[in-house]
Amino acid sequence: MSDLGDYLRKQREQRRQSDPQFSLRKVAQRIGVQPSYLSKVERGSEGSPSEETLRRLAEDLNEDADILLALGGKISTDLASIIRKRPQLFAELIRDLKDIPDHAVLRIVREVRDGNW
Amino acid sequence: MSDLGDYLRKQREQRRQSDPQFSLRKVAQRIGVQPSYLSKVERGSEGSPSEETLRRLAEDLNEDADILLALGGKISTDLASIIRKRPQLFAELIRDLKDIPDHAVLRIVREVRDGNW
DNA sequence: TGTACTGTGTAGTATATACTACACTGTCGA
DNA sequence: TCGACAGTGTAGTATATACTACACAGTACA
Repeated sequence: MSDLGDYLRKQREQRRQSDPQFSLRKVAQRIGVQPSYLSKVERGSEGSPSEETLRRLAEDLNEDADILLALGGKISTDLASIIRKRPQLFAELIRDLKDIPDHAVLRIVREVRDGNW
Repeated sequence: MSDLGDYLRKQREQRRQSDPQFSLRKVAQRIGVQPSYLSKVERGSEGSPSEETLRRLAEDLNEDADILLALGGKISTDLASIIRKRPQLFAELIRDLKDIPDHAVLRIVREVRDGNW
């Protein structure tokens, strides 16, 4: 029932196949939480961890922090703060992009990056 | 010290000049909070109200909800949920747009809206 | 067969969030 | 001068968030 939990467990188990340092307990210790807590998170019987904890998890599992945060129902505070600085502008843009397919959004990203503005 | 509070008080006082229904107590009653609470919010001696309350305030004061939410340190849940559906894509885009001037972002908005994709 | 792991269950906790309840003081028109 | 407003101060509270602490049972290997 927990997207985040399922995802985390899958990724950890996968890494574990080639490296025993990816047991639940070892990961928990490295990221600084109790094993019982991580266990519950992976099984979805706990709310989402904090942004800080999700970031440490992402780093340890070599995953994208934005994805883990999204699965945990959060948005990176750096993104949030960019949006909050120009709320109307970004609100408009994001709502307009809601149903635009990935490839079209990517084209925008590329053009912005190329500085065609 | 509170951007939100200052802004709210200013807008309310302004409306009040032409309409006595915009006393702090009247507004508080319409949006369903205690006057003492709204008083504290306006003076910044309280954390930000909930999204729901900010939306009711925005409607009552005829203000943009996204702006009030931003001043209150929040982001509309509908925006957040759009972003969470494609976290990497939007993360990339938003970070790239961080230092792009308003007019350039607006050009993107317009092009998206015109369907040039 | 014991000791070194594994994951999990239960209970409790500190801090933050988002308020309420109520009393108090000041102003202003009739 | 009093009744109806105005705004504010103090104290308390329910719920959520993000965990900890510790005990427990199962597996594996030496």
